[in-house]
Amino acid sequence: MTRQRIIEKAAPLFNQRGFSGCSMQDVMEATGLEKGGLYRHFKSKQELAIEALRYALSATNDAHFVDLSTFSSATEKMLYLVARFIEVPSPLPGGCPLLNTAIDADDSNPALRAVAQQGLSGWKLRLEKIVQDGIVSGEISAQIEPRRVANAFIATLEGSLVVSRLEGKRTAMRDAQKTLEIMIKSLRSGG
Amino acid sequence: MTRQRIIEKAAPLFNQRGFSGCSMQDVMEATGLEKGGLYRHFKSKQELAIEALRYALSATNDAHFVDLSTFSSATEKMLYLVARFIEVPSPLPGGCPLLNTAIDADDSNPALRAVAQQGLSGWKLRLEKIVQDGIVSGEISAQIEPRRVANAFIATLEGSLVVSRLEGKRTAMRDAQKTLEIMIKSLRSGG
Amino acid sequence: MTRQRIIEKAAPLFNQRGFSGCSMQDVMEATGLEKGGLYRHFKSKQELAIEALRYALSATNDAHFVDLSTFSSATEKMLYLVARFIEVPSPLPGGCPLLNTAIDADDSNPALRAVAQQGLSGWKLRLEKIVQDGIVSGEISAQIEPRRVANAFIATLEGSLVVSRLEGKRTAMRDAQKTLEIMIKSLRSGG
Amino acid sequence: MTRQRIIEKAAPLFNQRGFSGCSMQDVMEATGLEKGGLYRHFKSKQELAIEALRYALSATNDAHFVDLSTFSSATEKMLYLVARFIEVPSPLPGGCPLLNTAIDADDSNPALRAVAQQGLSGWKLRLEKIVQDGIVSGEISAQIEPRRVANAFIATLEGSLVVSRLEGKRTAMRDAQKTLEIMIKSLRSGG
DNA sequence: ACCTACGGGACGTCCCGTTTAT
DNA sequence: ATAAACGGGACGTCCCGTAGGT
Repeated sequence: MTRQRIIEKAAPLFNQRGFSGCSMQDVMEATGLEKGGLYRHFKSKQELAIEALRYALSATNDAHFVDLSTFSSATEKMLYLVARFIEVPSPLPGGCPLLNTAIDADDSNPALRAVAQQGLSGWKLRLEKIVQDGIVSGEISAQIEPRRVANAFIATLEGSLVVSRLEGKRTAMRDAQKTLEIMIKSLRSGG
Repeated sequence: MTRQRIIEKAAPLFNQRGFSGCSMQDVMEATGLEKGGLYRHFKSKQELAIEALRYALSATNDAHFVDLSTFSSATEKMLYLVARFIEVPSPLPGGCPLLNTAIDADDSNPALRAVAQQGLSGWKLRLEKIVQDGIVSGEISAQIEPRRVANAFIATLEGSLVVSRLEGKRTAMRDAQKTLEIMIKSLRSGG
Repeated sequence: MTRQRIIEKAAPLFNQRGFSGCSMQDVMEATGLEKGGLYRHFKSKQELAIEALRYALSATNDAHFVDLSTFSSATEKMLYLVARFIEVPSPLPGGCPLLNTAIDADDSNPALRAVAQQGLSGWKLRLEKIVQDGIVSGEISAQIEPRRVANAFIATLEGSLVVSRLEGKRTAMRDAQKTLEIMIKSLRSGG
Repeated sequence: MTRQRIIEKAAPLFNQRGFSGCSMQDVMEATGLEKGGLYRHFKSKQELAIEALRYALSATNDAHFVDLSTFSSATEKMLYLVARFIEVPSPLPGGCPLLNTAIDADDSNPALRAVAQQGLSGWKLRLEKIVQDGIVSGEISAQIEPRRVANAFIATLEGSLVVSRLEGKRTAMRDAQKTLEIMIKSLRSGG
């Protein structure tokens, strides 16, 4: 279907250049369609951008959250998630769409923001669930607050992306990985 | 001097809306000057944006790095820095200019990027120095790599900004603070 | 059509303020369009000014040259033309566009000048024709040179406009009318 | 005196290009002075333009109104004035300053307008005086209104300037001359 | 689905009249 | 009297997002 093809071509552009930095002209060139062809499928640039973000979010989610059922331990799941996040390259150019949208659509464009919020919320809930399950199983100390761990986990990962991006090298990501590994291991009861 | 006045008025605008999201028309309205008055002082929008970023960077630096000489201990210095970063509100609207520029000027605008890189580099060097001094004084375990700590420190802080911004609440920042406090205390020799 | 609407709004402005005295900004305000909207229809201010002059010329022509076929006599036609010129107010603010352009676009702007020249030429030819017809019919003395009469006729009328404008009252126009009436009557064979 | 030199250089420029069409830059180049040098003598462009117009007016007056005392007859004086007006080239480039200012400073610039009004008024009064003297001496019919004659005289002359300027040839001026000659001769009592 | 027309508006250059410092 | 700085603002190009016609 053409609509889907447009979304797939537009997603990396919006992700790399931001909403106002990516023009419909850019999308035209990427898809080979004309203005009219685009507006046939999306009533506005905004609508296209939202669909593109949704697509980008689910694509990166698919890349990071693979089947974790092979791991029985909560901390092993978390260690695996960190490793994947750090090692698996972003499936779409421009890096984490959550991060990009958080900054790009700060005040303007609340619709885009809402989609990103939803994506973040989903990610966080999954993490909290893992920690919570670890507590229930006795693997993780009951003192630990799942929300705090999830927040710190995501913050460290996303922040390392920011630093790496600015520096143009992956050192900060590897340092974040190592730090998170220590943090995760320290969650273990009596750890 | 008019030039400085323009920079001070433009800095929050660029910080909030990004380079392409902030028009010279916006700056005109904020300063009360006309096109001619603006372009007399800056040869291009780019040049103004760079000066505005430099100003924003030094303003936030001033807000975060106050005199640390009252603290004799490295970890106490770090705890204080975290607290300030979390508690002191950004001196200019739009939040951390480092973060904003890292995302906004990702590929395009290498000149802006370079200024932000420099800012990040300065911040990191100061942190590494503190850790290094702690190692030398015996306060911090010699196993610790100053670079890794600095990277994780900054990543967690910046990442918590991203999450907080997207969520519209400060929970993630406070969680990051608590997590960093634990991390910092764990640096202590035999800690 | 937008193009025509722009011309009609711009014509009085250019006629009143002259080419360099009327800015595109003025036209923007008068039409409610923005730069882009204007320059879509006219490739330059010059082109718009020319169309506006053409429009102004034909509007004033329509006002002055009404159907003369009800008059069988040449001198009656001329008397009627004088009366209309003096009595009928200019259809567009700023007065006679021929006069305005002759002075405004003296050296600069030969393109505008050319349009005005053409307008003058048309006017003069019509007058010469009337005089010539009067000679052929025997109403007007064969000694009379149509060109001289036409020139004097137009000169007196336009000159009275200049004087009236400077004085801010219509006395000079009425005096010109009376003088031309005497002149016209004196053209009659044996008059 | 420098001031006078500036006026003499500026007068032809303002006369040719109009107030807004002649820039201080143009005056700088014509005088060889710098901006500051100009503003030392005139507090504004407006003030300079007024002085330049005054100078232009008196220069053209000098050229047209020479000593008429050698003529004893009113109509001969008038014929001589017409001849001079038509034949003597304008002492300053750009033609009749009265005409130029009447159109150029129509609504804007009332100060300039006032100076031109004064110039016109002086010219008209002199003509009316001549006609009036002719009536008193019995040369001119008592029926004649001096004001009407003066107005028609000036209108025809100025109007012929307009036509000539637009056409780029002097035919209209010569035709106006001939027509005025006939008109003047017809003023004679019993003429 | 293409193509063209539409109006919006940012950008940056240029030059203007004026002021100030020297 | 010079020279530089100042702020104002017109101009025209370019490209944007959108709407219709074909």
